[in-house]
Amino acid sequence: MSSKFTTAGKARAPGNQRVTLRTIADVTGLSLSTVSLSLRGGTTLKQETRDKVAEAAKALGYIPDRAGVRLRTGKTNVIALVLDGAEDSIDFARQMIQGIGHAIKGTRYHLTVIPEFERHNSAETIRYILDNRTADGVVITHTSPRDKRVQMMIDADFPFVSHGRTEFYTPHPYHDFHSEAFTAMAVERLASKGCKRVMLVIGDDSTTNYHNIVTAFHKAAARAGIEARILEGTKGISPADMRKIGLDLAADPMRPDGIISDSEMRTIALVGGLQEGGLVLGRDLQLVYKQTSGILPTLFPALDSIREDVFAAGGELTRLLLKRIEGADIESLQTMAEPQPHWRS
Amino acid sequence: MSSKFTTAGKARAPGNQRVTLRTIADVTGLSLSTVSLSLRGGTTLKQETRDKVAEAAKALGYIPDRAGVRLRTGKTNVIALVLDGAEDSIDFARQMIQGIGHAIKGTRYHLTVIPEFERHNSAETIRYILDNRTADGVVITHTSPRDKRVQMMIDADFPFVSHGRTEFYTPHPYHDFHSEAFTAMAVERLASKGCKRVMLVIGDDSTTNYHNIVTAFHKAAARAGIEARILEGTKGISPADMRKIGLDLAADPMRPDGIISDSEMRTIALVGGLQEGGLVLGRDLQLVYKQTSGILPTLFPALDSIREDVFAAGGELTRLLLKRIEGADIESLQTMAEPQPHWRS
DNA sequence: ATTCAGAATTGCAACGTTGCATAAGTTGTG
DNA sequence: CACAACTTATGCAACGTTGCAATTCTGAAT
Repeated sequence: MSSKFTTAGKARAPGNQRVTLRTIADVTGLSLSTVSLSLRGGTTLKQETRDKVAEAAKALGYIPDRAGVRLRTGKTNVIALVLDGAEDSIDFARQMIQGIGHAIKGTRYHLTVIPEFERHNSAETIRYILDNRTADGVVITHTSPRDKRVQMMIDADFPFVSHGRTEFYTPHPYHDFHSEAFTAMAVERLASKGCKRVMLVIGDDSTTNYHNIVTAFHKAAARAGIEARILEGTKGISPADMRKIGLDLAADPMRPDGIISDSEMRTIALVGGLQEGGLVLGRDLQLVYKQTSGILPTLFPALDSIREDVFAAGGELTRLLLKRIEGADIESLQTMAEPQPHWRS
Repeated sequence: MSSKFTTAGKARAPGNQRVTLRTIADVTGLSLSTVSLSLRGGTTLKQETRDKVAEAAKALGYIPDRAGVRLRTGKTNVIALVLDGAEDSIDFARQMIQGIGHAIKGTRYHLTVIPEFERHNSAETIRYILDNRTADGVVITHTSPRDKRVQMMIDADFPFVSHGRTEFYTPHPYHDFHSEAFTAMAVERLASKGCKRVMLVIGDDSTTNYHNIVTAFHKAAARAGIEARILEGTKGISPADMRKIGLDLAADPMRPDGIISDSEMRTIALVGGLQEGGLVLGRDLQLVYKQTSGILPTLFPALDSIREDVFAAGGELTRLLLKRIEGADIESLQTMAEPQPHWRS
């Protein structure tokens, strides 16, 4: 069990120089090149040599210098997450980051996060990443049908993966929540509860997601034979205004008997208003919402929801991206996440 | 207005090599060293030379190579955020990241985020950062009185800043929410509303924050002449159980007439239970909670709260850390954030 | 013209790594 | 014993940057 390289025990003793390939070369009596080659799994080396190097590296606690590798190879071993400022989906950022973090655990990759403060700057952000060689690949979220960022990275042939599909002709890696399935499920659920007039509450009309949901909504409503209505103008609406809408709805005799909400933030505000208006959800009005955080189930334990697992999405996006960086075939890097219904009662 | 270096117009034209110091040297006819020196503001250079270099660099769109700089100087130009997995404070991660992101905007720093999945691994995380030279400095949150991570970084003389104070003898940079002021404000508010029996609902007892609040709570209650009680055992409690507690309290004739809650997640669950139990907050029971996200004010517009601005905290932590990295005197790098009360009606 | 001080610029080495071309070492063959 | 044909190991250059020691230039004083 004991190592041949006894100095190694105190590998990180104070005053010690950093352990580099040079150190290992000196200790083993091999050349720098050999050590480097060996550590990278050079098959032309004698097994004995490889073992010797591996042992010394381990004993000395060798960790490849990122700057050295990066300078020489151009590989940053970093992936970048462009963090959208949207707050619709509560806890989205944290879960996404955790998901990515979990997926890169044990790899040589680090995660750098680039917050986006204003959506219209998105091109700038990508340009920065491209110009500065910040990362080997990028994860973007809240993708739109003809997303500028996607276009830029396709043009630059730069590895990326989007959370959300696009309408570009050139294929690219993506992972997306199956919004159409979500919508169909929600409509069917409401229909099965006897709803006749269903309203869809949906926000950011710039995302692909929006279009998918709206289309699927009309289709599903027609199929179920119920009246479909969309609450317009909720893009960037304040919670207070959303609450007001709920309050007004509660007082409206012509109000819908079923609601589908795809944003947690808006759901909270809307339900707040509805309840303040005296409605009892599940009795006076049915509602299905898209759930991503643990908060809403706590808050509204009796409400139906359909879950999107953002943590899992982060993991999947990362796996796709890493494969893309390694040069995998793009057609194989497009996956969907199935909605998970949680019906109450 | 037009540049002397007309080739520069298409700086990023396809096929062009990356612009390095060498490129600028060739274009200006100066030596590599001179260009490097000039760009770093070498004062021994003729003004004319400096202008020439600056102009060329700009025209060519020169961006220093991070790997080159890092290899040569050891500076990573990265700061790392260790992201605690706690969910008590809704939207904490996102706001913290945005705050840091905003503060490093325009600097050469990048932000890498290292999610922590289990609190007891915190030493490993820090060791990793130290061993891998991941960053020039670290931001940690959810600090405890004798935080292992703090101890490690002090020992290694590694730049860091903590969100939260510690009890170490050796001073270190921190920025902290003034929990004592928060608690005192909350108690006084409840007292002024006529409360006689106040209960404190508080979670993670490993943080310094916890101790500060508990101590301040007893002190403030004594001063106000009211009965103080602490709800024990809520560390890591599930929202469902917390809700149950609220429900039970509602039915308890001996229940407190005022509640202070320092966690948004627990506030939501607790209030849910209290309301389900038929209580009307503000009438049957007073409550003050610590607010960090925009969600609770939407949800409970009538409830008193005291706000901690996490975005601002992220910014402040970053400023302190950067100063620390630049070698500022530590005593000057300890700041507090004042609570912002939002009393309703 | 020569010397000299100071101003301005430059060459060199190094940071840690990898890829390629080359050099040794080893066996087998005629 | 020479030579081919492997197998195994190494030297060198380069990635882009910076710090230092050394060089060249300038102009004034002798």
